[in-house]
Amino acid sequence: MNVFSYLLGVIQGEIENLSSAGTLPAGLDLGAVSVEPPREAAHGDAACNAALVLARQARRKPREIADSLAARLEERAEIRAVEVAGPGFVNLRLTDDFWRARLAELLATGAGYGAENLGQGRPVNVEYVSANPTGPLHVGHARGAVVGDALANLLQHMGFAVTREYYVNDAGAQVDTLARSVHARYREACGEAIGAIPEGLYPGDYLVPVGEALAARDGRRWLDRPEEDWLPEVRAFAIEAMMDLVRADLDALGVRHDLFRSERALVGEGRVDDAYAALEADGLIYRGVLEPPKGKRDVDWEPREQSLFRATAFGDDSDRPLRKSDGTWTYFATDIAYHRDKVERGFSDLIDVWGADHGGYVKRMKAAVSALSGEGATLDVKICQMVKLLDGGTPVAMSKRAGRFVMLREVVDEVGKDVVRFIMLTRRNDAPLEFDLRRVTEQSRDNPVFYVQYAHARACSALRRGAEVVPEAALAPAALAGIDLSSLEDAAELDLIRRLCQWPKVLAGATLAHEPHRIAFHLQELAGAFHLLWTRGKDDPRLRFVDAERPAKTLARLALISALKIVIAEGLALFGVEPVQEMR
RNA sequence: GCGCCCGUAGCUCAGCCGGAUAGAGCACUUGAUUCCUAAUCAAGGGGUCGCAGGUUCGAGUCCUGCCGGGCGCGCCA
Repeated sequence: MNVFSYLLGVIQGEIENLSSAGTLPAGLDLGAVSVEPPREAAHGDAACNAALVLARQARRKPREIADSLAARLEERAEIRAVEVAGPGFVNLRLTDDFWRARLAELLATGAGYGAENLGQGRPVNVEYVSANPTGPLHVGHARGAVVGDALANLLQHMGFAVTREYYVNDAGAQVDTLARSVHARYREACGEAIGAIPEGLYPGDYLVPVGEALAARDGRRWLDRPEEDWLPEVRAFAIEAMMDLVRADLDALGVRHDLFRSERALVGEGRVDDAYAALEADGLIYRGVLEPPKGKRDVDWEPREQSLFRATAFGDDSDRPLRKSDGTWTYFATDIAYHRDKVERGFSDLIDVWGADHGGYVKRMKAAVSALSGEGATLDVKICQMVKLLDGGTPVAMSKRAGRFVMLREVVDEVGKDVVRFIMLTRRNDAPLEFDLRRVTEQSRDNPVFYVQYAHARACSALRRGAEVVPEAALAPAALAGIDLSSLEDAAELDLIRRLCQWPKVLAGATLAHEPHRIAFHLQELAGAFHLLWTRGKDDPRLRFVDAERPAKTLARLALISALKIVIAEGLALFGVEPVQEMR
């Protein structure tokens, strides 16, 4: 049960009762009424704003409405106390039995607790990573990869039919540069002295084995031939090799995609022409000349008449060109075709996860999706801000000019995929992220991965100890769901139960807002409440989880621990992180 | 010059669809270890929510204008 949804239903029912009784006018719009856990514990278990948001419609003072509502709610068995507070909040306190019943419910449900069919099988397309196939992934890519993957997991968990996609930009000038770079390494592998890698080509060592592999496959046949002869072959070979690298990197991070969509294939299949024709048919393409960007010095600018997409009709700041002067498509044109492809495959909910450097591209892509779907599809773009890599507080030098990026693989090898994944989700996607290689492996309170994992490990430890006192079969969550929980009466125990019961609300909120980081924060709160309780057991033996003298109480406490373990494990699973059983 | 994102405690950051006395960790001070992992926990001080207006019962949250930082601005992707 989502306690807050349940209470909202109860309150809506009581408001309707008040309307029927004539206390309130009929036909009130209850859309703005909400029930939430209050920030202040002193305000009870749940707070409702109904009286405040209905006051205007009902032409009544908030406190009057609140008093009427409170009088009705007091009659309900599961509600221990109702108070009207502040400007007209209705604060509810639920009975301990109510909370204990929710704990039993959690245990009976097990791993799926909080999973609600919000999506009703609605298809959602999540596109993430989509790094150019010109080299291995670096740490910046990791953030988008993890955010996209976790978001996809979350949506899937909540009943959406998710497809995970990677757009392979294998059609532009960059892959031609890649091909030339590989050709240089190929000549090197064939025994030619190539000296320094020429300016403008990719100098990375990772292309050496690609050149060697090409030489091994094709021998010397591409050596003394003009570029136009070898470029397509070498390019195809190189792209395949780069995508193998990328897939290996993603695999190391535990990130997977359902579909890799090739830009080159999209062009080859004529899908870009189709998209262009469709926009043209809707009168959204015209010949025109763009204004040069103001204030940006650009000596090469010359006015040029070209085909423009009327993006301004859909909220963009400028109309956008679709063809380069050499007649080939712009990146935007092929991306329009790709998004049209998604819509035609039945998706009307599109999510793209991009790096911060693409922020200026959001409006035009949203405009394009509106245009090509007849306003029927929506695009949500999650922009991931920079990852600032530190080592013990000092920045790790990452110079784009020198081509010195820290590779995703190096970081995963050093701290492990679970640490990378969790840390990447401890910030909102649109806030910059500090990633300190030293700190994230420390075993201390300020390392959130450790803190949450330690809570899980402690829970496992107590359950192992518990099995020495009571039969192991009795510790299965389904069995614990049926026991007497009435000995859970300490404030810290009930506080932990309440926080566990917020899980369905957290999941639903994170899903609808497309914000997986909320889960990371909730897991840290749960871990905190649990560590507190654990330490209280040091002072007060009655709160110890395992007590051989009192098997019944032990069972009740282990039920609480088992529920915590279920929720933490579930949250970590959504993040693609393995919960640890022990830390030694 | 224009667009997007950000600005909350000394530092790193939460803050849900506009709700009550703005929260957490770190750092600092003090305290807790026979006993389920003290790898933890408790207490204390610390704020003009960048600035100024506006909207309303109520603004960190919405609107406008400034200030500061990041990203980007036709034939790169």
